[in-house]
Amino acid sequence: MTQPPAPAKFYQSASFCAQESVGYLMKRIMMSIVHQVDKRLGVHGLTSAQWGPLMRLRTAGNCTVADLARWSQVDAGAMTRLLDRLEKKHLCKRVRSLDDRRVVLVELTPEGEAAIAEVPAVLAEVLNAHLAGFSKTEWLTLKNQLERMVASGDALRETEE
Amino acid sequence: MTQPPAPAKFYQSASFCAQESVGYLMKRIMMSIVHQVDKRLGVHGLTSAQWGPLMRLRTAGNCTVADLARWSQVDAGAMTRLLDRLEKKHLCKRVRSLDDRRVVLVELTPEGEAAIAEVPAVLAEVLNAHLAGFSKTEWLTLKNQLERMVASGDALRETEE
DNA sequence: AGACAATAATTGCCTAGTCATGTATATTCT
DNA sequence: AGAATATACATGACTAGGCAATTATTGTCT
Repeated sequence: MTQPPAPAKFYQSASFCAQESVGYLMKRIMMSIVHQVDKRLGVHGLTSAQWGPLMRLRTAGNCTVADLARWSQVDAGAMTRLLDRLEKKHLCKRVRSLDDRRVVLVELTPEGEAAIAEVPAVLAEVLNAHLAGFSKTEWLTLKNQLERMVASGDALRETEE
Repeated sequence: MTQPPAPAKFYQSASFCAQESVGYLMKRIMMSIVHQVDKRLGVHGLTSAQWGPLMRLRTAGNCTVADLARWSQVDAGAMTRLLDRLEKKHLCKRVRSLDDRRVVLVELTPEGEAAIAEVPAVLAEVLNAHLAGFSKTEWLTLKNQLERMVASGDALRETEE
């Protein structure tokens, strides 16, 4: 592309009011979604941090720790400890790779499969509830705008070091 | 009002793909915003969890712990510990109330005032950067849609107990 | 006044995240 | 082959959050 889009000037330091910012609104929405999902998945012994890696294992087959960490956008150390907790609950299992003895392959156990069975339905239900009253057009607009914000954030990150 | 709006059906369990959901997009945006703000405020010794209560103290004057916790949408216990850390850095000070000896009033120190001086400018800058390329209409649309999602979440929460 | 309930803050135990460091294994370079 | 380098995972020290007691104080009810 040519040059980065001109920076918008929607917010200014002098008049800044945190509660009216899109950041504050998104934070509240995320907290609400996480709360609702946790409430529904808690009976299956899963937290909002845990179903992600398990779902990844289900759709992608056995993964490495680094793979799961990257996919969950989380530190490798955090993933190690998360897997400790999941393994303690017998939802997954770690197996040292034979090809490369540094890597650990994580695989889903039958209990793990059972635990995540309802995850997609719960996520769909909670998201739909938060989009109550949206038309399809509005939903598509929202997704498009969010995607653009993600891209702007990525661009910002690239100009970093 | 009459009845709750009919639940939208944008997401379905069978075809659910986490990475395409508005939840995933918002999570990424929030992570990006927090990362950028932390990067800019880190030099002042502030994290994204800490500037909120300090800003509240600045605009609202001395507050109680419960007040700060409610305002930050956080557990009272978490706020106690956060204040421990802020107090250790001499950014605020706790004073037992004389009217009601159960409550603790938190007040900003001069160092605290200094530390948050740049917060509004940083927040405005980072938010604007994430809204690069948005027209004013788009921004207003986004805010409106987010506000409706917050309201839907609140409604969901009320049907809880 | 005295028992009982409500409230404010704190604390303990847990999950969860970051960053820096450590340790074993692989890869690369000369 | 042997040394330097890179990679994969784990660990330690920290911030941060939730939930469930605990403690001190205040309010209420009879």
